[in-house]
Amino acid sequence: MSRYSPAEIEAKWQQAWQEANIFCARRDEARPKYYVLEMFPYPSGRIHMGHVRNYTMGDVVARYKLSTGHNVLHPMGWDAFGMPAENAAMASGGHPKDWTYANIATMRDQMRPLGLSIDWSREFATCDPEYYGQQQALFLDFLEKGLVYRKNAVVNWDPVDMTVLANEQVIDGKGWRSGAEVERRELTQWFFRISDFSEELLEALDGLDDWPAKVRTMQENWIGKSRGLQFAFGLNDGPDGHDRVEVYTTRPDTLMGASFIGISPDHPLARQLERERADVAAFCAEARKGGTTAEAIEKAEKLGFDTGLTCRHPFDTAWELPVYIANFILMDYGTGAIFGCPGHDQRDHDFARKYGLPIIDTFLPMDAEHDIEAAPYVPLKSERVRYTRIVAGEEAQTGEAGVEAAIEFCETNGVGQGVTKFRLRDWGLSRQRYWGCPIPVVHCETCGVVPEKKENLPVQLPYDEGGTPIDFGVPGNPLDRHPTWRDCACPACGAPALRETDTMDTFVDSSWYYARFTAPRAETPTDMAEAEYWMNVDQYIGGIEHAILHLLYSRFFARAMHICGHLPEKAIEPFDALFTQGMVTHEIYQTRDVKGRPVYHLPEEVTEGRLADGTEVEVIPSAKMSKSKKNVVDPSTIIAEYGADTARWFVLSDSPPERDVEWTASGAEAAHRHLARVWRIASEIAQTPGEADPQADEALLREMHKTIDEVTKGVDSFGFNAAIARLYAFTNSLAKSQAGQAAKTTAARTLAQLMSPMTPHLAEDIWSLLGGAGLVATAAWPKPDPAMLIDETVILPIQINGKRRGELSLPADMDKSEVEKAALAHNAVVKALDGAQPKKIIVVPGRIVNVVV
RNA sequence: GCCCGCGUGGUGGAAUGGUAGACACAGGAGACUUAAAAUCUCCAGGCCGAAAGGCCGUGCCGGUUCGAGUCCGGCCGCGGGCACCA
Repeated sequence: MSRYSPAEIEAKWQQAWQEANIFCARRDEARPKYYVLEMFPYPSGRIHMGHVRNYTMGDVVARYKLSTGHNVLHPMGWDAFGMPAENAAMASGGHPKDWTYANIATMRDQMRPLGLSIDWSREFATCDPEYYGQQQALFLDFLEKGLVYRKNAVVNWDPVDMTVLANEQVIDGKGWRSGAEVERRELTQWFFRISDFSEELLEALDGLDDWPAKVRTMQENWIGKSRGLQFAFGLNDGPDGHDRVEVYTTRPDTLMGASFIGISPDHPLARQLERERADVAAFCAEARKGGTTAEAIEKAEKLGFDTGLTCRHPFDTAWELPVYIANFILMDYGTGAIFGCPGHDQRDHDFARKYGLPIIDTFLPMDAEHDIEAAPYVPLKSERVRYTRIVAGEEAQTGEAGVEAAIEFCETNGVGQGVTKFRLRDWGLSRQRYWGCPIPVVHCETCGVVPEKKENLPVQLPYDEGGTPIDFGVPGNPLDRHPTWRDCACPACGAPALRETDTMDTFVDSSWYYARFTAPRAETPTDMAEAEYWMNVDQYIGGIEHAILHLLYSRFFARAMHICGHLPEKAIEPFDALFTQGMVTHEIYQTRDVKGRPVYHLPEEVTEGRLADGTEVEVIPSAKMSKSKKNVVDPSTIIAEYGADTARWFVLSDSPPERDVEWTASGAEAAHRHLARVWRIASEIAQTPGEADPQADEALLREMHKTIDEVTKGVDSFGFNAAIARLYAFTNSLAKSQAGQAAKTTAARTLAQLMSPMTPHLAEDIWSLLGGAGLVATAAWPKPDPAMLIDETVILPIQINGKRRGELSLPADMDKSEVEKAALAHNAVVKALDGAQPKKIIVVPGRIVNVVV
């Protein structure tokens, strides 16, 4: 073999690794463990470049840790339940299970040539009954501990498909598939009691030092802690059982500006009125229409209905406030009722103007005019204001201090109490879907909702309908209409009963898979000895798009699993370090059709900015890869053309890992050229005897040690692009070096080692070519010799008044005063001083000299 | 609206407060070759200059410092997250 041949060497070394079984992780108390995990993929059909980047980064970490003596756990699995499988079945008549497992096989076959250091013996898919059976066991344990419960909740309901839709699946208030107007329907659903952990989940964020600050902030906002006053307005002439309206406000300092009471259409008082009065019922029905998405809400008109009832203001019982039912008030935040303060809130101001309600100020700017009728006065945080009511004329701080003062004032006067609330709501996990983990409970006429017995787990999904394949073309949940699947015996009384047909949200599947990887074949959800050894995940890597839901759910699940004895206490924060990597993007080539609509083109259709027919093509840079935009680069094609090492090298080299990287054909070619060059250089060194040259040898080895130092730091801190830049530079030096064969061999072997986490196959080949012992994958990571990192002479820039005016080559250990002398003797300095004394000389050893004149 | 983050050559980007532009892409010049490919050598922020060298330069304005891409304040622009949240 005389040239770099990735196809040959990649197959060869993958086999060598497999035969040596070096990636199989076994508990070993003698070695420090290191658990590196990338967010596992959804088996959509084929892997994409984003996967390659994600898993390559994880692989760099895993291989590096392996060579620094760690016992590395680096598993892979499949997040395999979900709607795309059902949609594919609807579209093509197949079965979600077949579709999913076929995709897994395809993607595994695509992934293996990447040469990832994965322990494939731990692989599982969340749709394996062995996995979801354990998930059902977890569910039952959670149920026993009160961590999961059933309640009524308002959901997006698609009346044609007869299923609940996630918010993301509602487009312009219509079901994304059926196009039917989505209804807000109340259903009995299962919920995880995640909101009980609000405070804890919030506070524990502080300890996650190795998480991106951005992710912590996003979770903090999501949990949404707020401080406010909860109190009641007395209700005049309310229906039976209703003599007050509870309200929560974060702005008790505006209480004197109240001008109406608003309640949710789902508020108990509204419900009561609805039953009694047709006009209320009509309004509530109208108000409930439309989805719960942000988009739908944005567009919905703010509607109010005057009930004719009035409330008494707590500080002035003669002051009467009208009670409105309003469509913008949410039942599941606060108390489902508000007081409107048009003077200090834009939405309330709009509402007041629409319904002719009074607009009252409680405070005004310190020294500016403000027309409260024209616009509400919303002070900035901590702005000083002057009060116009209650304590008229007094100055006060708004913001946190103002709120606390108002709470105190109200409490002292017997009006309500200060409370802390969270935005985080309980996690509704019920889905009216087939392709998910069945919720393991049974509905019995006499016993009610009864948990399935653990020995009856897993409650398996039926594959067919009593011999005939399930028809996914029919709307609704196939489990609901299955002729026999629902029928079972009540686990409590033995009478005939019906199974729950809802399945779990797929986020449940991914909320504990990291724990399952520590003992994937255990007969219980986890094996505590294994979990104790392997947890936590030392480095978790994935996309920022999971910053909230997946990561928050996982944090909740780890806590819940600990409570149930399935994880040790140390694992309640399961991910010690988190890294969120950027996407792989690619240019889009776009033209327009006669109607001005965009038409997309494959890269091969475009030559020098034009199509074959001469049409000019617009190039849109850095776009997310998507099939419809025709800008997808298939990893398998790249691997076939250049080899896996080139793909790996490229996705790491061009951008910092947390940022997006643009895939370019020229960049990929350049990466490949470089790897071929490295191979060629190494092979020449092996074949070309050369005498030692003390000076050149020394210079090369010094640079080698500096490279070791910098690459190690780069790999340690996710500075892969910088590490790679250093490796390029070192390769250039090696190519030019006049050193002897021995020194060059040492340098090239070290280069192979330093490249091995990124380009493992090439590294093995060079390593063996140059007589390295064993596999480079398991060879000890090189250590820089501190003595070799310090140069004997350094080039010191000379600044005059902070501007570079020259440089001096001086011994590195030279005395500060000697350096000063040398600097003062420098031409430029002499010239600048012109005989005068310098005002100041700053010497930063080894870095710079600055002469102030 | 609220909360984050980011602005450096033609491009991706590098730079513990200490020589701005490492490394690479694209580009240019040359060597080798009948030619091409491959490979190798060199040039390359802007302006002035034959050169030596000088001046300017990290979105804009100011500040701190011997010294600012980096720290602080204000502005402009871009991107992301959240939001009828009371």
